Amino acid sequence: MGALSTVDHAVDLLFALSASAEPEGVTALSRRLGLPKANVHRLLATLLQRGLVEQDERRRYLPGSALVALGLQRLDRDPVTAAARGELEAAAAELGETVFLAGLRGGQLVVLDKAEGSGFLRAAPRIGETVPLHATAVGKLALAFAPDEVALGGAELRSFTATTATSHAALDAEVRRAALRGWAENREEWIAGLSVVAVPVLRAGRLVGALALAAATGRIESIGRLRTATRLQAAAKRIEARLVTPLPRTRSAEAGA
Amino acid sequence: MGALSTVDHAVDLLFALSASAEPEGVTALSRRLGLPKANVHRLLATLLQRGLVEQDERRRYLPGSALVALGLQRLDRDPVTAAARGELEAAAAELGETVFLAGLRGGQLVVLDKAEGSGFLRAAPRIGETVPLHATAVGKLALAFAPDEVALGGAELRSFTATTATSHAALDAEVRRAALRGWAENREEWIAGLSVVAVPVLRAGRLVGALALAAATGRIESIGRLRTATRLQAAAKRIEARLVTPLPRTRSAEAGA
DNA sequence: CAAGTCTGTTTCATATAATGGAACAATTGG
DNA sequence: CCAATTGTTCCATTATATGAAACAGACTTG
Repeated sequence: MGALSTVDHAVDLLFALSASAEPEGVTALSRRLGLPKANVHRLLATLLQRGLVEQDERRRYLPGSALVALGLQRLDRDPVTAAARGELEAAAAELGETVFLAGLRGGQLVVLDKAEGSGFLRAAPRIGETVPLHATAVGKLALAFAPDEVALGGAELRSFTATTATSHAALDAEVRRAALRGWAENREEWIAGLSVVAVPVLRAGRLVGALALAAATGRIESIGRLRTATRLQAAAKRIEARLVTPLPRTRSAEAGA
Repeated sequence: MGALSTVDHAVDLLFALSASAEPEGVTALSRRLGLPKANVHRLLATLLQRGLVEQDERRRYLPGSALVALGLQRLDRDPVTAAARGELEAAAAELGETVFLAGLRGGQLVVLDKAEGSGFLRAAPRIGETVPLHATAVGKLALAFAPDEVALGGAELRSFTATTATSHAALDAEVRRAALRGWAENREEWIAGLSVVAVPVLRAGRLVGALALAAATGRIESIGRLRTATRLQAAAKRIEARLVTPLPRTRSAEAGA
């Protein structure tokens, strides 16, 4: 469809550079993306001028610091993230374990913000990281409360651990349970040893985020899953209260199709 | 000059969206950038596919969450951050208070990394947070050692506390003092109760970061500002030694702005 | 120390691919 | 309800990105 290929290639370069652990040269990138060297070089030169990529002393290219500015700017203007920030820290401090906020961005579930726990062994999600829908607590909430915004597709459910739900029937049962009781859990379904309890953050009945506590299974059990869920729900309530001032009035009638 | 105009325009859009406080429509953006509507629309559609921009419920455009992922990824591989990490922790452990690293990213001063102190009352900056230039110790260092990389503008100096420098004359005096003695301080000028001592991290004579200790005013006084500065300078020296890298030479004339 | 093989960079003819005016459709607002 | 926006699509035109090949540094290898 109508996508500007030049821009597309530039974006490919940004992601390629960001994905690779080390600075990469023009030749390597051109091979990886299947583009002519000259082309890659000009794209990089353009991005270089704008600070989206940089060069190291060996003239190899790496992601630019302008990306940091753009990314962090973006983080700060997210209304849900802003409203949740204080609650994340309060809950993490009180429970001593990592609490994070996830949300749907572009059909994918991404980590929006986090407040890490204090333990030596603690979950340390990466902000911006995308997490699987079918093997996480927040994913089940997304499937339960915003099924039309996510693209699970009829695809096969990849098995990460022994407890991953690999059949759609099993997953559906989990999702229904989450919808019923208002919170979801993940018992080492994605990463061995890691358990999560998550609650939804709603605005006008729509899911705008999910608040989750992630910790070693033993730690969560000693806190208590229900107690964790209750504590998170209180935080979610306060976040929701802070979100009720949104959108400059919409007059659109909800009536009819 | 050999810059791909299509990519350039796409980058313009990203910065324009990031700069404006609210989501913007195609028409507004086309006016601001002086590009035809159709063109802006296609550029946005391309960026939308890749998650670099998003649309709100009114179809207006805003920066996309993929920028967060790219930006955060970039933060982690920052050479200055990598070189400083160990020193941050060593200094924080030795002095018992929070030590953090700040740097200029896209004309703004942002927190790159931190090692928190052990006290019950301790500074806990957020990584990625941007801090004001005129009311912080690290900001004064930026103004003193990299005046052309920061955009203070002739703007008014917002007053945060009773001791904030609100006149350019007063600020200039502070900046000159910092340049002379090689370290800067902040005496509750930004946040009541919080004092900071900061030293520059230089590479090839250019400021690449600032190392700062942040603590309650009483704590800093009992450690001693000069002693703190001396300790931080030792750390900065070691960081600088780890950064000995010639800057890449550019053959073509460089266009500013 | 020199030849060879990698890099990154520049050139230039060519045709593709982005352009932008204008028509269209879907909103919003009065 | 109509008018004035907005976002989106269409399409001819040519400006623009393309990519093969030549060039120039840097680094390794014999």
